Amino acid sequence: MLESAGSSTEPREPAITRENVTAKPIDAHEPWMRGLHADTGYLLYRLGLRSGQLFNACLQESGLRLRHYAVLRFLAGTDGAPQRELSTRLGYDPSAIVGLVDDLEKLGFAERRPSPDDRRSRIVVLTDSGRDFLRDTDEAGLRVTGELLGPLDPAERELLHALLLRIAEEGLN
Amino acid sequence: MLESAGSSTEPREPAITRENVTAKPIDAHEPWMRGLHADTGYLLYRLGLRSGQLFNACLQESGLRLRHYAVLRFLAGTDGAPQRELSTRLGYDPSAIVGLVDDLEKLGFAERRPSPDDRRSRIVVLTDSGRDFLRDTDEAGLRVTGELLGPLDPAERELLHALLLRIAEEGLN
DNA sequence: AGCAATAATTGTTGTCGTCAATAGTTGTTG
DNA sequence: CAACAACTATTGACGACAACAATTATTGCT
Repeated sequence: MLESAGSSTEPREPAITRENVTAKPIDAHEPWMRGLHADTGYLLYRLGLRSGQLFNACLQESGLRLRHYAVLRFLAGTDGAPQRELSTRLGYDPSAIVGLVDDLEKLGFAERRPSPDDRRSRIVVLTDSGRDFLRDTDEAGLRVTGELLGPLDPAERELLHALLLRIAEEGLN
Repeated sequence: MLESAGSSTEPREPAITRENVTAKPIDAHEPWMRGLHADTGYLLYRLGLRSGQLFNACLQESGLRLRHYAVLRFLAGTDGAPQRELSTRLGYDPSAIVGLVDDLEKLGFAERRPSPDDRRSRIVVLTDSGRDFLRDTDEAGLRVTGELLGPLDPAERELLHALLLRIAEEGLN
């Protein structure tokens, strides 16, 4: 577990199990459904929540949470970034980054290195161990995604991914 | 203390203005981007977050948050539901519903009525004022959605909406 | 009548997000 | 070149919130 500075014992499992995340099916013809999901934005919000829950459920056995994962994912594409960049790019508060990197460092997934240019900034790099972890959890991620995208066939999934990506390109964090 | 993630969700008076939510555009060709958004599930999560932020930014001037909105939206389709149903259907803890309905009642958007069948359950109904509010904010919602879905043309938006709806039908709270 | 189950509610606790403050470092400018 | 402004990482404090447990009132069962 990781509890960085908190140095505590039990992180108190968030009780997000597959069972209570996966809820009862929905009939789109019920009136309340029409009311709820009328708007694409709101729909996106709800589904994002659900996706996050599923992801977290997968991650929690490794003691990490989505934010850690986000940092790792980011690092995987940059080979080394100062914390400041993590903050702005991922949209987390600088003080949040500190704890996240602490945790990752404690698990050996990342490490801080002094910047050659600027002595106040510290560059976070992904370790081999971190890269392994990332590859392993990618499978879990795909499993989750498969679960989430259940009713869609491969072509539709591809389409959805493309659409979402287009939206994301337009200013995400 | 374990992190503390940034520029994000929905505290009472968040510094979530349209300005700092809408951030710098993203180039999908940058390597970190490929790392970050490789998975549809994760992508969905990030976009859901963003959508929630935008929604909250719109709602905050009325003193409500996304959860309140979800309750109102649900009520709009049911004309009266016991709090227990709100809890299970929306996926919120029963104790959370209490506060939410308290707020809505205080603003005159909803009210509790005794259930004729069961004296321990209280039925929450949308008031006319609440219905008005809902209609007003719907416009704002559409505006947000439009902003969010910027790069998509109408046909693509329709397509996205349909896809998301299909996913949502498959078990969403 | 007695007892398990349920609805709403309160209280508690741990976690999170935000802001303010600090220390060390850099760049700038008078 | 010395003073000052800006910036990086970090810590600490505070308010808000979500998850759980416990309480009260009511119902259904046997």
